[in-house]
Amino acid sequence: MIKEMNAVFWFRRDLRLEDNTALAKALSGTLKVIPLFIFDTNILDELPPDDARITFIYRQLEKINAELKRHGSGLLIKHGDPQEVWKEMIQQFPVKEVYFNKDYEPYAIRRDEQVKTFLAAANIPVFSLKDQVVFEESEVMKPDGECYTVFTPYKSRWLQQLKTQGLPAFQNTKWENFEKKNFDFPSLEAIGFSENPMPVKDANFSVIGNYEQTRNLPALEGTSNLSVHLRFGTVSIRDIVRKVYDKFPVFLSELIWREFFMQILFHYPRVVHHNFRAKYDGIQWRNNEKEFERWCRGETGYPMVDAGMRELNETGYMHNRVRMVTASFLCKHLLIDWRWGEAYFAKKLLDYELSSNNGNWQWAAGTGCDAAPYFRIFNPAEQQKKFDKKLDYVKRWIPELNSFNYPTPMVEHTFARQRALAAYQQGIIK
DNA sequence: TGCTTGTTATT
DNA sequence: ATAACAAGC
Repeated sequence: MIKEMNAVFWFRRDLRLEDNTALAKALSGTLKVIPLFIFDTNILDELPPDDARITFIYRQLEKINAELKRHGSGLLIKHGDPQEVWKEMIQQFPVKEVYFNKDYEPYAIRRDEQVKTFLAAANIPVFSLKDQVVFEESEVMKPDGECYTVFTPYKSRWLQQLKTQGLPAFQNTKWENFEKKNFDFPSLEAIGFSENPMPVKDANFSVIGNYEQTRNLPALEGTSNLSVHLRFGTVSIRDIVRKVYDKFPVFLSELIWREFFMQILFHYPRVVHHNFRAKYDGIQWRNNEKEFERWCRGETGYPMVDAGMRELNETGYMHNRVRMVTASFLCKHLLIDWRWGEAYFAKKLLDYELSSNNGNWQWAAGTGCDAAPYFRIFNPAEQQKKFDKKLDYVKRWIPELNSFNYPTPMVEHTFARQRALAAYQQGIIK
């Protein structure tokens, strides 16, 4: 009897069954497809056991498994180092082909290279495809062949290419081509985590009609909450771009920022640990730990900063306008290394994405590509006047705002501003 | 997606 | 007196 051969589709940060490039490709062949997810211990070992993002991933995998079961199939969950898991995989199943969507972060690139090398040695072809972005790697380049480091010309080129190349059609799921097998679905505890009930907000498209007017007002539900869904691939970027393409240019622009920072990280992986512009390497950060803790807890005495940090601590979200204000405050007012702030956001944000987090922190610090100039120092009180005039947002997160318990500002604005200007000027390497 | 300061135009 | 604007940090 001839043994039925399998293709394996490896889910990573593309946790959906519809319009999923590599999955659709796997299902379009003649092999029966086993869908696989690996809880990667290299990533998990760094996280606290109640990390809310793991709960979100777990719940999403349950949904995918339920959907697969309705079609007589099931999701295979593994837990361990991906290299070891793939050794197991090819022993347990007659794997003939492997499919996954590309991931562009430094760790993921290394991991995927190792897996590819291992599978190649076993004569198993690997298909790794673009799915996470509209344009990847070196698809949007300057006419001279260099990578764009300024957003506006990058965006023009990106738009021009979208116009000429278009988007691939929606990819439907061929359910009948999944392997008709059920697998044990481990509990969250079995992979070393516990439930964190912090809810992930649903994507909200109703806002994009007024996005330009309302996106900067943190008191409103004026943003789309898409970031977390784009992070884990619970929505398709192509689907979103199709929806907003000719109607909502400001919203589309935000999606292009995402790809801008992704290609920066891809071409300049050193930005993970270093200033994009080395001329800022001489800045003497004060790095006062007590002050850092006050910032983390939202006890700086500046309502806009404190409200943002408390929103982050309590919900795993922070409104984008407020991210800019809190980041600027840490770097400029407190002169604390942007890497400290970046690490704190990475730990707390449900939508944490290395490229965007790093790019935007370097933007705020003034050390990045196309960054805010170092002398642009947000005035937290002015930002509040502009974007939360009625104090709705700050009151929501700071119940003691008008009581004696609320601290006075930990540093006076004009003094901090002068100190920051001096530190940056001194630190610039000419 | 700043802030300050100085200059000029306008009332 | 003040708004509007340019320039430099």
